[in-house]
Amino acid sequence: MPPSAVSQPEQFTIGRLAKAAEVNIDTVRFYERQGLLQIAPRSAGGYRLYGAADAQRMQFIRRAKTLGFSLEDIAELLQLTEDGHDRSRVKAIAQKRVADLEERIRELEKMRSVLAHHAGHCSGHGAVKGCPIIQALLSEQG
Amino acid sequence: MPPSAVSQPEQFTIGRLAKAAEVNIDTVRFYERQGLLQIAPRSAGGYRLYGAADAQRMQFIRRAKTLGFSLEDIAELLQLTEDGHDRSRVKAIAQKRVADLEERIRELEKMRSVLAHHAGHCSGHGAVKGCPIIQALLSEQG
DNA sequence: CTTGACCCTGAAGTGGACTCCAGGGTTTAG
DNA sequence: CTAAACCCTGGAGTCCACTTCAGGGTCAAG
Repeated sequence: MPPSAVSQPEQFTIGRLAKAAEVNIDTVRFYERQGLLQIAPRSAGGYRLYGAADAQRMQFIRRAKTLGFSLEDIAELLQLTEDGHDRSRVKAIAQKRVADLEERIRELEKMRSVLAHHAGHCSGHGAVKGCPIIQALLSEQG
Repeated sequence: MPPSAVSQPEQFTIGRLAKAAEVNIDTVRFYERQGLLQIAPRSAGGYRLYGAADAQRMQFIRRAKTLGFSLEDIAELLQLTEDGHDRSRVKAIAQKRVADLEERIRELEKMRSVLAHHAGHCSGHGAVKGCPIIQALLSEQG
C-alpha cells in the first residue's frame, strides 16, 4: 500500500473542535465528563486531540439537541450507534420524544388560547381594577 | 353594632393555606421570601397567620402559573393589582407571554415534525446501522 | 526571549422554582 | 403530662446544561 494513504488522521485541538461545532470550548470538556464524547488522547503537552469522528459526534449531539433530546437520551443514542444494537430502542426513544413534544405542545396551546382570550377582552386602558385578565386570575369561574 | 359581626377574620396557619392552595408548605414560605406574598403577621407562638385574602392571592399565583407566567411576572401582576395602576401594563405582560408561547409552540412543532418524519421511516427492527433516525442525526442533508 | 493565543485542572456559580434538612419551639388531643 | 402534629429558622440540595473562575502550563510568531 502507498505510504501516505490513511496515515495522517487530521488531528486538531479542543478549540478547533468547539469552533467547528459552534459550541463553547467548556461544553466540549463538559460533554467528555458526561460521557458523550470519548476521552480524547493527549498531545505531548497534555492537549486533547480530536479527529473527524469526534467532529461528527459533536454534530450528532448538536442535531439531537435541536430536536429537543436530553443529554441523557443523546448519550444512549450514541451508545446504540456503537455496539451492534437493534433499531427498536432507537425508535422507542424517538417515539417517546415525539409523544412528550405533543403533550407539551398541547399544554402550551391551552395556555395560549386561554390567555389570548383574556387579553382579547382587555381594552388596555383604564384602571387595573376590573381588567379581564386580572379578573380571570382572581377568580376563575371554571 | 353586634359584637360578633366582622370581628373574627377567619385566620389559619401556613399548613392550612398550603393545603387549600395545594402546594408544599415550603412553597408558601418561599413565596413570602420572593415577595409574592405579604409578610404574614404572627401568632403569640410565632406562627404565621393567614386570612382569606392570602388564600385568594395563592389562587391567583396558581392560576397565573398554569398560564405559564414566571414568578417574576406574577410578582409584577400582583403589584399592579394593588396600587392604582393602568391596565396597559397588564395587557402588555399578557401579550408578551402569548407571543413567547407562540414562538415556543412553533419551535416544538418543528422538532415534532422533523422527528416524527424520521421515526416514520424507521422500521423499528434490524441493526442500528442504517436506521433513518440515526442517519439523520449523523448527517443532515439540509 | 517574550508576547499572546491557546490549553490544562478542580471547583464553584448560574437560573428558576422549589424542596429538604437539622435542630429546635408550640399546640392540641387524650 | 405526654405524644403527636404542627410550626419555626438558616442553610443546603435538586435538576439540567452549561459557564465561569483561579491559577497555572504550552506553543508559535517575531
